[in-house]
Amino acid sequence: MTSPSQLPEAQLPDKPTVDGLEDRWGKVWQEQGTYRFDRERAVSLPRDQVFSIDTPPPTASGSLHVGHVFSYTHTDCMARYQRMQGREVFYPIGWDDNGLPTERRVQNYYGVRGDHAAAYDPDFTPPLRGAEGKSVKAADQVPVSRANFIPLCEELTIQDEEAFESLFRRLGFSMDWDQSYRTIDARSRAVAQEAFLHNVERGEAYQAEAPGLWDVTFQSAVAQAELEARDYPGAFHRIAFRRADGGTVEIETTRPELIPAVVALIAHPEDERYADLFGTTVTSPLFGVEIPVVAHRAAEPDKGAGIAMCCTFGDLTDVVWWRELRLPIRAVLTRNGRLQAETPDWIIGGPGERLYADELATKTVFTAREHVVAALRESGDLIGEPVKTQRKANFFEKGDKPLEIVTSRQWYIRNGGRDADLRDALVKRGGEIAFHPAFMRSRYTNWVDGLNGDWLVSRQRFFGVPFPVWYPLDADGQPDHAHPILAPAESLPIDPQSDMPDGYSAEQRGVPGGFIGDPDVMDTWATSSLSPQIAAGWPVASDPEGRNDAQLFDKIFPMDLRPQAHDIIRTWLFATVVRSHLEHDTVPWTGAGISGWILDPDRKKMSKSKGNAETPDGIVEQFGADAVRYWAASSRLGADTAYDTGQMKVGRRLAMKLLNASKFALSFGEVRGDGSDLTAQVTHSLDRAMLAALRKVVEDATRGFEDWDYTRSLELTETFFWTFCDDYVELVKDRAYGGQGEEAAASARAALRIALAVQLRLLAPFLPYATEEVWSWWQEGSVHRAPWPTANECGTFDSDPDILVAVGEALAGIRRAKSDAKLGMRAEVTAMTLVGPADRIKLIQLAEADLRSAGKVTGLTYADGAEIEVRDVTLVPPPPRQK
RNA sequence: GGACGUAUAGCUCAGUUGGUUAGAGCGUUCGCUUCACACGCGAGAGGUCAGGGGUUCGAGUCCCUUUACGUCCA
Repeated sequence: MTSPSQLPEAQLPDKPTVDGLEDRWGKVWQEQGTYRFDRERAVSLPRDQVFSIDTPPPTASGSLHVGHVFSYTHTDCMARYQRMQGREVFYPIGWDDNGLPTERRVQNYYGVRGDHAAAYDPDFTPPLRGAEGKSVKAADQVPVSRANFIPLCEELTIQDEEAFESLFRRLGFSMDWDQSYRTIDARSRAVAQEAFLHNVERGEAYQAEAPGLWDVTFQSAVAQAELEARDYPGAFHRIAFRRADGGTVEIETTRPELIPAVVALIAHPEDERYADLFGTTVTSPLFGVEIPVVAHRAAEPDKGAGIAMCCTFGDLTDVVWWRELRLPIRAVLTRNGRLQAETPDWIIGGPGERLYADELATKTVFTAREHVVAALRESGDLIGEPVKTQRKANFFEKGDKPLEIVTSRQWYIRNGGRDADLRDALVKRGGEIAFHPAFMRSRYTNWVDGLNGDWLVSRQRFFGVPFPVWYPLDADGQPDHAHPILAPAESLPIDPQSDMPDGYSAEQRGVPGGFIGDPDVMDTWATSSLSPQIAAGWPVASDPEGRNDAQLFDKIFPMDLRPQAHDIIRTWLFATVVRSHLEHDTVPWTGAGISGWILDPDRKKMSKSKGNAETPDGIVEQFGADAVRYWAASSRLGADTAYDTGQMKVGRRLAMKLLNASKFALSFGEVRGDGSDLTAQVTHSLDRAMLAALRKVVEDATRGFEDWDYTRSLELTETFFWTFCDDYVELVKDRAYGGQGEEAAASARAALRIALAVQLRLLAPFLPYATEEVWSWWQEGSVHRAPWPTANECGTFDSDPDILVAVGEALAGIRRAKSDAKLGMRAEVTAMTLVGPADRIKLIQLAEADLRSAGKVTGLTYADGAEIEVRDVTLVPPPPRQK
């Protein structure tokens, strides 16, 4: 920093404005690499002098949500503070571009749909480009091969990510853009695949053929973490099964279409109504299939008839019964949500054979239900009419049809859902992370404790990281899943659909005795749970982009801060803890800063799908980046916050005030020296009192940041700043102009500069643009690289901050008198009595000349009293102003 | 049903280990072209701290309980 003594006259604009600062300073920061991460410095510093942040990579598919602006601002404020504290800040950003959101956006943007059955077309051009806004109906989407689909995903994500980067830069987020990554890039794929191979080798990843939740729209398996229970309309149908003795037993079901899949009737073991039926068999209506009646404690006696039909599979309870009672599988539902085309074996030859073949085969669940109900009505097995009801059904969080349960082969990673020891270990890991706010830890613990299965990581989708696995084909061309062929780590990333396993030739793909690639891709969290490893240089065998950096990884991992919102604690945060625990036997980060949600004015969560989300571009345009940041930074971690443009206006006003007040404080003429030279010139009691008060603000604001309570820092600084403007600056104005002689003027000018330089740095994390603008008027370099202010910069005077408080009270009394008289502040006070306790009066007298000039007081007497009070005021209205 | 959180001025929120008369901003009312700022300045009005009980010399704050709302999990 160049000494201000060489730049005595600040370069001040005529009419400062906050508009346009984003363009000007954004460019400078980019050109000068203001926020560049210095890798060499980081590895040479002790660990506590490095601050590393694992920003969860956002999905760039679609327009950015204000919620992102919100939590990213929180992170940025903390990053900026750490940087000013001299710590080397590792603050990368990535894009989570693989996965369903991108696929869906590509479908709508280009009017295509990925189809495993479609053939590759080398000359393919998509039917649309940029069908923004409206979604293209599934029926109008052109089916294309995976090989044609993926390049469109690549193309569009890159385009989207550029738009996002521009917005993030505009908001002043101080990431190092040179550290950016994409979860679909070669390094990310290699990291995801290698970590997965390690999981397989250690037995933490396995495949299993099991009934699982399935989305028929997306045609993919769905994990527990992606479930959402929603109300769904249905109807109870009372249906008669025939007993062996010729009588009937009636059950109630919302899914009569699954009667062909019934495997048992189940009642509670203590339900006396059915005690005599346990151990007997009944036959199903329409189909005449003989099934057992069995007891299980999960049957609910007060629900419906108290006896339920168990089908394979209608819901998760069916799966429990099927597993625990060792019932057979009679599946009729297929992966596309329709009943299977072939008539099932157990129905062939029975009374329902024709019904199935003619009315149910290939029908959707909905149609099949209508046909079954019609048949039941005709046969007399439907008792009464169906009764409408609302039931809770499991949905894929991104889907709009209830999930079905189908049996499929999937990959899983152990997450404690089936292993108490692992679960306990992961709960313990949660205890090693400092959650901010701390109560957010219970979300983590609750989730881990409530897991009921391992993490399903395979998805039957397109745009994702493939499993680095092939399977040998036997003589019949059937894959041998028990003996997967794992890709060598040195070869990653690979795509088993186009790459070949060692020892096989291309011609052997898909033929008996040959091999086949695993067709699935990983769950997007299977990659994004590795963001610390991807970003921080975790060395992988193949090092596809040359971004291995073992030295750096050792230095900054576990990282210091994981910022995110509370809704993804159970998913993203937990998945990341799982991977780090399994791979490194440690937590991925030592701190988690959990932001709340943005609520709309009706206190509902803002989301794009509900159509109530504001676009960040619009609000930045309207209020300015500093103003939007101010709104976000006014909310504490963990607090859900209303979207409030009022608060943005306040932020804009603060930024504006900062420009104007700074211009004024710097405008009083020459100031000599800097640092301690400057402090030495501060001789006046009032100036010393102001700096003593500021000293306390510095201490408290610093503590706020150290406690992750940036909001408190902002509030303290802001409050001081307004007092500084309204009282202090008003009081010293005349003196700074020279009204009380040169030494008194120098004291005020020096104090103003010191206070300004300190306050600008205190505000820099929140208002990066306005503070940088002002800093540039008389300082060199960026305020964002200037050291965080220390208490001692405010001088070490033995001065009473109460002087400013007491004089402020006296000034307020004078103002009140003028206001009560409905006069302007220019009115002269020809006589007044200042009443107060002797010790307060004494303090005020130390700055009496300043009080007189600020209050235009020409006649002043003192009197003793309990409170500071202005009495017996004689006012002279100001003369009309001469132009 | 379980877990967590929230409840303070018309609105949005502070309120630290319990300690004078509960604060701020917005909004509102009144006034002011004051040589940085009208995107401004000054002043005022506005509160049964959700209800009830308890601990204490003293409770917005600690304990119990009820209610309402939110989120997550069953």
